[in-house]
Amino acid sequence: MTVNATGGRRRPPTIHDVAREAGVSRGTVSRVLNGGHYVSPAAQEAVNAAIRRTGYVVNRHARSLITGRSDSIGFLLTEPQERFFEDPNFNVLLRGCTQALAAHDIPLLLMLAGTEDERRRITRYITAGHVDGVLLVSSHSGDPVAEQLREAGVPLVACGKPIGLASKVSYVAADDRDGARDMVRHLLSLGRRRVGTVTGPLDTPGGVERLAGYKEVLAEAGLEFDERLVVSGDYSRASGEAGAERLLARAPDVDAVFVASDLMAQGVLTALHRAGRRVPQDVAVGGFDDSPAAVAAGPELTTIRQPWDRISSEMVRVLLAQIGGEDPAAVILPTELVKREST
Amino acid sequence: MTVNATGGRRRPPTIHDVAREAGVSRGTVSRVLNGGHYVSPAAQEAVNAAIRRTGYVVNRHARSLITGRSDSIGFLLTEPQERFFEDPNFNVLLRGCTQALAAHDIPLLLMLAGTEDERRRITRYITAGHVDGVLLVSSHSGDPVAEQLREAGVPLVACGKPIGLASKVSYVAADDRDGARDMVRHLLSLGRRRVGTVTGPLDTPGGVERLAGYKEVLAEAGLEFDERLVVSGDYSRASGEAGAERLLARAPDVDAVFVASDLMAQGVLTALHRAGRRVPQDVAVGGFDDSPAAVAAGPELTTIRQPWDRISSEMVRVLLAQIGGEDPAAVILPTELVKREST
DNA sequence: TTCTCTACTGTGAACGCTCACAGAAGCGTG
DNA sequence: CACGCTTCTGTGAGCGTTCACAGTAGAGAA
Repeated sequence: MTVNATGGRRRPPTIHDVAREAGVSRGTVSRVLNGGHYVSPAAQEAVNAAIRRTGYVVNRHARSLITGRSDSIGFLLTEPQERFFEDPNFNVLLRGCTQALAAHDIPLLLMLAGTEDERRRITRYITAGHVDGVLLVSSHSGDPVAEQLREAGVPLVACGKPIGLASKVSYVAADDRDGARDMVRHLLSLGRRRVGTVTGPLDTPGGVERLAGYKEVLAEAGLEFDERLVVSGDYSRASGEAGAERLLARAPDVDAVFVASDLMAQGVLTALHRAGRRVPQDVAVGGFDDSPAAVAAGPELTTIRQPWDRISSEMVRVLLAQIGGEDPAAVILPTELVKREST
Repeated sequence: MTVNATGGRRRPPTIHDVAREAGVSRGTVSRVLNGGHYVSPAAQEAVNAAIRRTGYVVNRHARSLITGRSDSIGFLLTEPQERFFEDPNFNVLLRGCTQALAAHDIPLLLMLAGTEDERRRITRYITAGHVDGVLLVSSHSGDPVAEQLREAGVPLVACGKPIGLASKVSYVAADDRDGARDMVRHLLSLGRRRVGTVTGPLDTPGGVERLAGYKEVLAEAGLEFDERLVVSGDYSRASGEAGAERLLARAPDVDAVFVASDLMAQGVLTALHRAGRRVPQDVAVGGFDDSPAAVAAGPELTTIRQPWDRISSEMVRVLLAQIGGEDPAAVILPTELVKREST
């Protein structure tokens, strides 16, 4: 009682204290703590009451020591960090994963590994078994971290298809190609025939797949592929602006643009505005992501909504399943066309 | 060797294995691990070699079980989450803290507690001793979490001055009042005399202090305080836009606005543009934060730079000191005026 | 009755580490 | 030579939990 004198905390109650308080053995308390199988209703109730009275909370370190599990999950971001700051999707994803895990009472360890040095340290930390699994967010493919973790046998779920090792690593992704098809079909349905595109980086699955969808629909509509209508960006607003300028210079008759991200689409709007083109009258613009940027812009963006809430919850579900011993799995989720003012 | 058959990991080496490999006892290995005091150079070297050979990594659960420390730190965000997404400062702060802690090899647990329910769960989790200390980010004052954690004796450092319990809780903050003074003096030095302000929420230290600095400089310049020139926002872009409209309605002769955040300043620029006022010719606009938003806007914003890199490293320093037994401390860091196009 | 089966409970023995303590070795000092 | 001091090393004990196992009691079947 007086141990608290120096402002330190009182020694927290242990499973022993609870057992004594409830008049049962450690084992019974432990069984109650872990699901309550093979425990009589009377004991169950006595233990629960004792837990309430003592304010007992299980010591996770002791538990982890013996189970070998840490009961925590890592959220690993191997992007260069500017991207993280600029892209609102990461935030949505992070929040979704935190919430999905909170439902299982599992804390999320955020790990930022932007530099090579940090990546090494964190890989070591993870492979040492300090998290049970990893949610990996890294849109670039040539990422060695995924491969290293896979080799070390760490349960892993990637966000987006990891180009190199899609068959070996679990992932959850939106159906980029189908989303792109929807958008381009929509633009064609408005009567546009000179549809350009600003792609994402072509070493990312999103960049590749969305471009593929674009090409497919043009072919399907019998339109000839014109490479002057294709420019690439890096998902940043600035690259969208630059891309649109290049597009206008190379194909001045462009009457619609499918932009592979909303952020880039904002840049495209800026460039079109400066060039005196009206949106959507002269040029229709379609984005991708349905990020907050989509409605912040001048004319609100028609865009493709990625189901980020479902992506995050699916990532967590697949990861927990994998930790539980199931095989890696791939989950592809449908996208949705959101029509607004820019088309 | 063949334990690996099912894809599981080989049993990782323990301190025992290292001891055997190095030809010393557990105790000696442990001493090397914890600073190497009272260890002969020969033993030191033998142990280090054995660690390299075996790939040994200390089992933190076992260590924590006995030391009572968890060797990890929580980054607790009690904001409603939209704020987190909208405000780039949080990202900078988060990154800075992660890096500062990485230097000590301490992982950061990100905890989002937007709802009352989540706050309860996380408070319980923290007070159960699963982190050694907490970096608290919550600009609103009436936050019960800080008080609860303080009472539980959890080392705690707040970002920004916690209004209610500044004397009891460590905090690190930029000198908001002085920054506001600098900005308003700058506006006056340009010859402006009808200087309005869009404040932050007045239940946040930033909101209060920046307004106080504004008032001080007006008084110091012998200008009468005109409450029509003062409107409040909530740091969001939308509230800046609305604030500027109210300001223009109530005081059409306004010739400068000190806006308590860059994000709100963006809204102010939008509203001024719509009202046909030129920036800076008709109305000079000063922001606060030097966030990416400052340079993204039409005319680049003159703003007050908060030293976020130093704020995060100081927060970590103060927290680690407090965990080490030192008393709570307050750190106030200077701000810097950044002149750009909007003034 | 006796035997088996199920439902439940208690008891060591770990898990991998740190800590306190005891002891050894080396060295200078009285 | 005995003594103390410092530096170094090994050894049990124990942190709080889970797990495997042994054991008890009661119900139903032979």
